[in-house]
Amino acid sequence: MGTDFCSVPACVNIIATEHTWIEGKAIQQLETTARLPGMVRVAGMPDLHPGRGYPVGAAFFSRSRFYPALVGNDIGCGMALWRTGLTAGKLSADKLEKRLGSIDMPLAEDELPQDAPAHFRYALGTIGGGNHFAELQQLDEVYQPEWLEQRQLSTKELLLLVHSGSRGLGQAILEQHVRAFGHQGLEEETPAAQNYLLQHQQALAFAELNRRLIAQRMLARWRGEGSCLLDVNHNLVSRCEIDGVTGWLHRKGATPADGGPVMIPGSRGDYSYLVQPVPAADSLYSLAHGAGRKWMRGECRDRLSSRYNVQQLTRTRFGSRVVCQDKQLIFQEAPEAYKPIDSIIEALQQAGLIVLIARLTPVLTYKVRGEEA
DNA sequence: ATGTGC
Repeated sequence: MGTDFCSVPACVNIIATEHTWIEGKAIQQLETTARLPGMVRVAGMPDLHPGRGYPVGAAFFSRSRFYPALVGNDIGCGMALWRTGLTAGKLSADKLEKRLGSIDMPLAEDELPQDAPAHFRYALGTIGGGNHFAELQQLDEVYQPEWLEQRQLSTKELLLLVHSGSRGLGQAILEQHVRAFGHQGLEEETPAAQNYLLQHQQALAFAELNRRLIAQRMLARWRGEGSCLLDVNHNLVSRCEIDGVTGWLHRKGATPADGGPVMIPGSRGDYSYLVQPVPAADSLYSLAHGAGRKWMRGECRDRLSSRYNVQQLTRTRFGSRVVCQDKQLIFQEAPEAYKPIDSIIEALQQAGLIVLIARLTPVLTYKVRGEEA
């Protein structure tokens, strides 16, 4: 049985309310993906925004073939939440920032697991650029106290959220794939498909290891004792059955809603939410992965430089601080460049897709410090 | 997104 190249466009579902900011270009991109051969249905999350050709904040379900380009370059990117053993207020923000120093240089050989991958090994334990970050957070509002009680977790214990991915590895995998096959996707069960899926699996493992090493590296600097509460990928493709149809579910900036609790962070100057997903086929078992960009990276500096200087952008409305030595990046990642997280959470709640567990505020955000002495 | 292009 071949692929239906002349099939009707896939069913498009967008999770949003009248308060959700979604750019027309992102919708257009979503509709473009709906016309890809074999595509059955696509779902836009409330954080939907334009990407390079394909939108970010969306899930795509296809039959018989899948599309590595929809997953993108950062295969395995995701959010890990760690407890830290650190008590809020015990160490000043100054002290936390000083003790942390820079975590941008490669880990020493003896800080890496023996079986860590050789390729792109130097990137393990580093956060990368773009929207990636590691953030100390404090529980601010608890909606499901049982969740904390079951883990003997106090609201005073700081939590660490790590958002990073497979660094250069995922990029190399996608580049190699696009060079050989372009954007037409891969027919399932072919050698090329098996080969991609194997590499994709390696990128997922790399990204998970990377987040673990970042968390452990930070905890060591703070002398904290931590453990992982959750680690969830939002860029991946997986084989699954939806409403009786077996196919391929691509997630691009879409957090899985068919497992345990997940984090949906706002911008670095906004709340983050810990939520329990409610699985639903209509949304392709997916949720927003964050606030979603409102402004393109290129326009942020022009829009904000008259209002704020770089120093001001290192502090947020919560009094938290942002370590970001990259002058362009700090404008690109300013809270104003993102949608308000409450508009995203509201849309997911209204669609019955989440139950809130807790709300967190940022304490210290690490983006990039550079290779200081 | 990316040991960041010419």
